[in-house]
Amino acid sequence: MQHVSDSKPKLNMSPPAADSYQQGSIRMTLENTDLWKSFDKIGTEMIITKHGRRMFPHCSISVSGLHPFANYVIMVDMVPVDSFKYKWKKEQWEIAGKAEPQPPCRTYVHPDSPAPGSHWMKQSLSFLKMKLTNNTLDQHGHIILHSMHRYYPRFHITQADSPYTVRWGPFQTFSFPETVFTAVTAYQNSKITKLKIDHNPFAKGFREGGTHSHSKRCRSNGSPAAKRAMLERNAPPSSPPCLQRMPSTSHSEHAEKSQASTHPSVKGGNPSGWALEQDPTESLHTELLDLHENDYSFEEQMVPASVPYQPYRSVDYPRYLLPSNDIDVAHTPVPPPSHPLAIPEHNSQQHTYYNHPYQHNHVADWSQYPLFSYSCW
DNA sequence: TCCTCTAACACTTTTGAATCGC
DNA sequence: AGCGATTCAAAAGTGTTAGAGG
Repeated sequence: MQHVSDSKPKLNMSPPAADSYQQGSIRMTLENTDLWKSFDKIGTEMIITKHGRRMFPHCSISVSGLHPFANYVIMVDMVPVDSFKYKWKKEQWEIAGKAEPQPPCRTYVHPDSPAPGSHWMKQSLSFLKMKLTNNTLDQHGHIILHSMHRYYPRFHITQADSPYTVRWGPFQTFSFPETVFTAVTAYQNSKITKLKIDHNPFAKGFREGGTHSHSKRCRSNGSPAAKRAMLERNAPPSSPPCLQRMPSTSHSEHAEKSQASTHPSVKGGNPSGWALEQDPTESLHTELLDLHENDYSFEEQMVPASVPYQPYRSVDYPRYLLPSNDIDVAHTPVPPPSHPLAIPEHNSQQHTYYNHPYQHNHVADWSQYPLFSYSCW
């Protein structure tokens, strides 16, 4: 748990009046960044199944800068990284054509929502129970994704006394470059399999390798990816799971590479294109050690939004606002672009905006990803 | 032939009810 | 009676695999 409240701008240190917690004071930090980065280096893959599969690594965040006594709702949705469909060919991801039409966009609301800011800030928030599915008819509220497409989770915080009052509230949105993943129905990259088995306790039943069922079912005509994974697991023990702080490139490099990732040429194991190009045969451990020199504090990535977050003013900000032109445009946060991670102007992954498409000028951008077509908690 | 998806599998971890002792 | 600790079975979740289907 990383508390960052000390480092936030010391604005309005007067008593907790209405505007004490104002613009840009909300800060979100991704937990398990080391793990995320180690997966991102290879090219994170997330299994999606008909009945829903949890993410691994799972989304876990910490938040600071909230008003302790105001209620907030925190939620996450998945956003396509680009408009391509991918395929795994010859040990690397390649573009396989245009993306399929977006499935129904769903939002996972953190089960603690709504809760006061003090609750959200006292410990990290886990979205462990969020599940991903490829079943467009899913009735369980899982996040629906297309396989072989790339997505990233997007976190939203808004003041609301109940999940039902969220719709018209001001949002702050956060995303993290290292959380981009490719949705798959079966693992393609054996490095991902190995990394997951090293970190995921549920996979221990398979890592032993010598179980009766495995020895019975091990056959030479399995899928290529499966055979690769099996060979690697039976190989001599490699480097231990790398749990030290993972290195990464600077944030500006991340931003540059996120731009590059939108280009249709994808080479190397990481479909996000953010990682440095490296020999795919090089061991993961080596890759991590090589990059450790560029270690940095992730907090530095979080740049306060350029647009003010609407402060805690329950009277001034009645809920259930109807679409109207009365909104003060000068104080109305702008909507995010369709792909926030590709923003080149500044390195912030934080956005502030109103969820209602009528309240800003970029209806097309935002309405592409409705936040509340479905919620679960 | 290749690629993608699904269900079944064996195993571990988590969860929650039941029991026990203080 | 109430509380906390322990035990144990069921449920949940995992990656791998074979086979079906496009």
